[in-house]
Formats: sequence, C-alpha cells, structure tokens
Amino acid sequence: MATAAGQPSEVELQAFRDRCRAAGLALTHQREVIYRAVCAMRNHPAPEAIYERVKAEIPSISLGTVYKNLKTFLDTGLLREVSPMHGSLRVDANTMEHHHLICTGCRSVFDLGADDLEPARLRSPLPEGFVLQRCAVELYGLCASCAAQSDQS
Amino acid sequence: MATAAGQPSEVELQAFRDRCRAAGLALTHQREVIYRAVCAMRNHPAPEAIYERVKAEIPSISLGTVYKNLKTFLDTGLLREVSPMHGSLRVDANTMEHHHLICTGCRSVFDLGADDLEPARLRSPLPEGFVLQRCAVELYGLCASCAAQSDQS
DNA sequence: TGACAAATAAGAATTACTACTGTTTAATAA
DNA sequence: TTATTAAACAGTAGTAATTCTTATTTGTCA
Repeated sequence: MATAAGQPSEVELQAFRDRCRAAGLALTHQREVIYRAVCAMRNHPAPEAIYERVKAEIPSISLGTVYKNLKTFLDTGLLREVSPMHGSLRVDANTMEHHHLICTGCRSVFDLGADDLEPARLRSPLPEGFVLQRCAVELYGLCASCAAQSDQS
Repeated sequence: MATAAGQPSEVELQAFRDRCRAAGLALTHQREVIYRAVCAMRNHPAPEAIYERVKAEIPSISLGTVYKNLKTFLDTGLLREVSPMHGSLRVDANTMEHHHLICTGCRSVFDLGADDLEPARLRSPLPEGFVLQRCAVELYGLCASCAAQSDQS
C-alpha cells in the first residue's frame, strides 16, 4: 500500500517490486523511475509532467513509454485515476446542487439529488487560504445492466 | 433553473430564452435544439453523442457548432461540467481511501485524508441493481496562491 | 548462457477539441 | 417591413492528448 505522497520508502519500493512480480510485470528501470516520480510529485501530475521529470533521470525515455506504464499501473491497481471521467467533456443541464452516480462500465452518469446524501461535513480545517466553491460527491460502481453483464462472465 | 433531466418544460424553455437574452446571445434554432437534446438525454452525454442526436433534427449541423454552443452554455451557466478535471489523465499513488481538494484555477489536486470528512451516508436507496464500488468526494475551490491572485484583480 | 517473451524508443495514427473562413441568420433601428 | 450589422453557422484545417505499430533491446527463466 502506498503512503499519502512523497518519496516512496524502501518498504514501498519493495511493495512496488512485489506487486509488479505478482502481476507478471517485468521490473524495468523505467518502471521504477516512473513510479517514484509519481510518488514524489504531490499534486497528481498529468503524464506530460511525469515525462518531464522522468526525462531528467532517463533522457532517452519516450512519452509513449510513460503513457504505457501509467496505463499498466492503473490496470494492476498500483495507481489510481483521480477522475475516471476525464477523456471527454460531459455536460449537465441540472444546475441545482446534486451529486452523481457513475457507472465505471459504460461511463454513464446518473443524478443523485442533494437530499439523497447526508451533506458532506469537514472534520478538520482546510489548508490555510483555500477558498471552497463547491462540493461534489461521486459514487462509482456498476449500473444495473453493466452489473448483469459482468455477472455472466 | 433547470429541472433534474428530461424534456424541458415550456417554462424552462422560456427560462432558456431569457437567459440567452440576458447574456446577449442570439436565440438560434441550433441553440435551442442543442439545449433540448442535453435535457432530454438523461445521462450527461459527451459532445459527440449530443451531435448525433441533434443531427437527426438538423442534418446540416456541424460538430463544431455543437462544441461551440456547449462552451457558450457552460460560460453563461446554462450548463455545468460534470467533471471539471477532464482533459488530461491524472494519476494518484495513494491507493488508500481518501478525497481530493481541487483548485479550479491551476488544476492542482491535493489529498484530503478519509478522516478529514464525515463519511458520506446515503439517505435513500440507490437505483435497483446499482453495485457501489467506491465513493469520491471532491471539494472544488481556489488554492491559496490562486485565491491571492484573483483578489488582486 | 541462450531462447523467448515482454518492454522500449520512435514515430505514425487516432481521438477530442479548437480556430479559421466565407456565408447565412437573428436582432435592432429606421 | 426592410436594411444594417454583429453574431452564428457549416465546412475544413489545425492542435493536443493519447494510442498504435514496428523494429530493437532487455528481463526472465530454463
């Protein structure tokens, strides 16, 4: 399991290696450097930014390799996507306060009324200076038809 | 204000027209058909899907027009983005349960520990058959440095 | 060590989106 | 109602993010 962020510990790197092995992934220098870069960059960087950082250590690396390995890490659960709905604009005609139910299978988005959830409540203060605008709760899962389909397999 | 979804009512269409007028937008047939399509499609469609639907009614419409008007609607607040983080993949090495603090200015993403928020609690049952996988809470706002910058202007 | 499967670098291809250009249309004012 | 003008439209070219392809290199396991 990874810690919150920052330089991964020796233990974590060992966990990384074990996990690669468990998933049948070859342990390459590139992979380790990419993984370390993601851990060291604290604000969930985009592939291009990761590429820039990794390139400082491995100048010959290609952007394609970064993309490919990020995808591999996502598939094996070593990394997670911050917002699985990236990739395409999605618009919402409902401008009232509400939340979303998102199917990870077919990427459909359904509304969940603001009243269907207890309002989110902070237990700790936000970082100094952060100005809150709005709160969005997203429930990820499988919609009825996707769930039925995955049961069959 | 728009209702949850579905065919917009006469009142809503009037509100749409008023809002266009208020924003100084010409009221075109294309705009109205696009807006109606978004309301009628219940799962927050991507531009391509909206285009396909609108094309049934206005075969000569171009995809660019759909994009342009969606952007206009977003700018004027007639529509909202479901996922403001779309556009680029963002990865997260923290696989523990946690939430995100997202700056709408610089698009930075900061972690918020699971313990910093009361756990989300449902008040109503989920739709029949939906299999919940995980819950993500996203707090949108301005980070300290973006907030300071927007104060100056 | 050697054979083979997997990973890499490089660049072409695809997808999602934006910008440009000439033509048409809506809004205002006579 | 019609003339004027700014805005919007359709069509097309361009750009950025991402994936695919291919030849070469590297890790893994016998």
